Amino acid sequence: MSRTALRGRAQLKGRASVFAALGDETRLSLIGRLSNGPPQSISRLAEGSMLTRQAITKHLRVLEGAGVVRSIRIGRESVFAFRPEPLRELRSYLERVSEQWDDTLARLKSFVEN
Amino acid sequence: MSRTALRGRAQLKGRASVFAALGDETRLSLIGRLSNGPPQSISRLAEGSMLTRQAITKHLRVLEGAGVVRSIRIGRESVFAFRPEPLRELRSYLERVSEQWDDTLARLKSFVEN
DNA sequence: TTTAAGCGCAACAAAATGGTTGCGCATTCA
DNA sequence: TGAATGCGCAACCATTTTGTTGCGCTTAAA
Repeated sequence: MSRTALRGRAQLKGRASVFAALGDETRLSLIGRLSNGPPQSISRLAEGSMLTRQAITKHLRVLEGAGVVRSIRIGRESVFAFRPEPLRELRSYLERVSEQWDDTLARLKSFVEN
Repeated sequence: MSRTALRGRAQLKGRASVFAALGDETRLSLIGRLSNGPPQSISRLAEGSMLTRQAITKHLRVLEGAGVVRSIRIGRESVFAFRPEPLRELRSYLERVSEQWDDTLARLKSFVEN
């Protein structure tokens, strides 16, 4: 396989993992909180969440694995902060797909008309 | 629960389902093809895909469930076409999150500085 | 120096996901 | 009409995901 094809596959994989990370209500609302407020500890994020602390921890690790958040240990607390880069990449990807679709639509239209 | 809260939950759910639909390499490449080329049948989409036709069918149904594609039956073929709306919604959502984060960052900064 | 808070690890269970195979029905083509 | 194409349905299997509980370790607080 060519070098660019390999890179393409890797990008595809990473992108899919970010999409997958956002494909869950619990994680989406965690993102909502972390992109809004300051970095927060696991216990803090688990408060008022129905789920146990452990469940929240797992979700946070998924988000971290996709690069959407990062964590640092401060004393006995694990503090999570939002990371905007992956979401920016997704946005630009979605933009490219939309543009592609517009072009395709135009082509199809002219094909039908002629 | 308030009316706007209910609507908010429903939106969250729908959005999560779209993200989840895109959170898979196979489905991402299907989207790539459908947003690029013309509507295509299942067999066509399954060609050169490693996976069986049935597997591709399942993926297409997931995409359809999230509203990212739609299908119509033409004779003995099931033809799938791209639908841009849900991805547009995601893009605007990601945009809002980014803006929110910019604001939050500014607030945090001024908090630290004072 | 006890006590309590915050986590991580491990084991476990249930449900969802991703994939296969076999089969039968409808539609098209020769 | 008979053969072949395109699908859908159902059963089934392996793996991953989502969540829980129990326990022990470290760090902070009284």
